[in-house]
Amino acid sequence: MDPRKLQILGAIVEDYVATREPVGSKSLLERHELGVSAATVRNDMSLLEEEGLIHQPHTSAGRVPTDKGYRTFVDHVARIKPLSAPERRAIRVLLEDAGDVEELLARTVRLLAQLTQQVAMVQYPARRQARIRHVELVKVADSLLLVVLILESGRVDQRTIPVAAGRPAEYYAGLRDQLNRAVAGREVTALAAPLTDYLESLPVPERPAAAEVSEALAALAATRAEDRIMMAGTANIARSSEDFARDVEPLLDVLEEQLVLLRLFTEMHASPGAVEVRIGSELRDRALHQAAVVGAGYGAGSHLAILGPSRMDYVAGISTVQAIARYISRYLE
Amino acid sequence: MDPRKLQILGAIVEDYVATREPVGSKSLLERHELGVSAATVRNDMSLLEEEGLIHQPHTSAGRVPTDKGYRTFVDHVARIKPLSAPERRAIRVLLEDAGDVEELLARTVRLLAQLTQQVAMVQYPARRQARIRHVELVKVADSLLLVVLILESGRVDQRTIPVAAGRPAEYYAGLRDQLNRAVAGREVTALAAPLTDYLESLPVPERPAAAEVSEALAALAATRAEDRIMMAGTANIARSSEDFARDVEPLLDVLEEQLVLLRLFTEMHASPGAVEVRIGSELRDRALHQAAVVGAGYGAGSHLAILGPSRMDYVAGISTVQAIARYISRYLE
DNA sequence: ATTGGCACTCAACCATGCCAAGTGCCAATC
DNA sequence: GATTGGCACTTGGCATGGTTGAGTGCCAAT
Repeated sequence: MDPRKLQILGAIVEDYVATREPVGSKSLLERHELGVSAATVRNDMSLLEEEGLIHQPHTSAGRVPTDKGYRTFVDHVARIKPLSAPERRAIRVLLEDAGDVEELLARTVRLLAQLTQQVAMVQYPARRQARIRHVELVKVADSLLLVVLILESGRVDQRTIPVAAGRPAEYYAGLRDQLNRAVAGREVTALAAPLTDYLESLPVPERPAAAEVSEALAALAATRAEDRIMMAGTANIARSSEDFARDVEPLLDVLEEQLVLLRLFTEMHASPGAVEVRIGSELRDRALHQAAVVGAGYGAGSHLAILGPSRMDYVAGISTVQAIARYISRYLE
Repeated sequence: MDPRKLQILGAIVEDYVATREPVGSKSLLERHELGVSAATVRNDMSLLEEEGLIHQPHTSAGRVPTDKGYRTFVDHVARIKPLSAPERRAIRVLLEDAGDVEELLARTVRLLAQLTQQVAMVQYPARRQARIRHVELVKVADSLLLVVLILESGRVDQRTIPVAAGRPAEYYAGLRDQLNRAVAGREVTALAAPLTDYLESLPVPERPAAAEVSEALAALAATRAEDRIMMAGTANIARSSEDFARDVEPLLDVLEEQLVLLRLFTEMHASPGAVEVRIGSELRDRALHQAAVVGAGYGAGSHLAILGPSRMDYVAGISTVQAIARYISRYLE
């Protein structure tokens, strides 16, 4: 495709993102050194419109990039630019004294929101192959049992399950010790065999009760925490000016629901640092029609992303998302 | 105060909440059987305005309740009305099969948002006097230790702390056993004595290392989880029509920050089921100038609340908040 | 292929006039 | 003394209409 047309497309995108107003041939020349006249720009604009990359809101108005236009911009025009020194410093400071993984994610998502001025989201880190450190059973009420699973990676998962009433606390203490002997040190993904072995080692009448708990344990081990999302910067939606914030409502609904976002994440590449951009209709959701998502994988198959109006600063967004994803991935090693 | 004036105030509030437009004497008569003429209503309105309960946006406009007007309405006019049968059923169904406390809160806050069509918030339940069930130490990296505290109530708290490098995993296994012997079964609020006893029982050279961990444990036991808030229905802010949603931004900021909300909760009565209403300037926050909060205590000193425009349906809000706070309190027994 | 010029289009803006809804006040009435 | 009907007055909102400026498409000239 004609490099000048790409250059003009880039200029249009840039101006439109900055001014939020349809950009015409004249004003384009005022801001960019294109080396050609307004008439030439008009001709090229005409062609870009034929190709569906830009669009005219009404006859005598300037041009606005279409989703396809943004896509072409992202794919063929945008170049990643390195973060500024203060930005890199902010990231480093952030990572230095984060204690908890939870704490680390909370800070990351807030930083990402602040740097990009968009809504930021971070998926909980996927559990790598991890061994079980300890299993704890807590009788919370007569027929309620809390099962706690502690992994060597430092993750703690818990679940409350209903159990048959009437068993003494000592019963669960014993069961806990037996379960620990059976599964401690095992991979979370390979619990089936040791658990059945353990059950079969019991006298038949004791099996159903132990099975109740060991099933819960297996389910807990299979839980995918990456089904949760941490979010920050929702207020930035409002900042994004009218047309995008027009119907904030469905947008906030989507953010609260998280379902759409999770589907989105599962559709994305998982390789750490690989940035992926989804624009407007590519998001396949009515409420996200005017939105765009810039996402990247991090750690072992988890994702983080920013969400903003399709009219967003893709260059800055992509650069920041990529940088943060890489830093976090390295840190999680 | 003249009962008819209160009645008129009530009618104004009701109409304004319903129509979102300043209400005049004539239109008031169309909707309410007041038994007097428009002129009389006008005279009373004049008096209500003198008292600062209602306000005229401009000379030839209808009247709008002031914060003080809402306050008087809430204190002297509004009557709690029992929830409808479907609403009560929804609450009961909700509580029946909630496993986790976390899960219970998540459902509660969502239900509250849905029933009232406002933003709903629930503070994490305060820890009653609770005994320690188990302490687990997990060496996550060479100089990082995860401390997990499991209470008999079923609560699980965790924290990662930096420790001196170079200690083998077995060291922490031994330390864990000793700590468990020292604190298991103790009240979380009374850990100081057993921990110092334990430290003093050690040979002097071993003390500093053990102190590192036992300090973290004490800090963890002192953590107040009620410093976290669960939220739902942020999208309802947008639904609340323009004037309130006008500057959604500072509002969303407040919601995300949570600090203002926590301060608010600490200022509120703690007795379960006691509803408290804060209107506009009473919230003492610039961003919440046009907002109102209906809150109630639940459980042991925790709170839940809804937040909406000061022009909200207080009767429904108060009734729902009170009902849910009571149900939850009873359930948590 | 590019450019300057020109006629045309159209949203945004402003001034104007009108209308509906609302008020305050006053004299009459219960 | 409280209530009421009537009336003159106020004012934001809306519809109307003219003007302006930014922008386009097209065409002939370079």
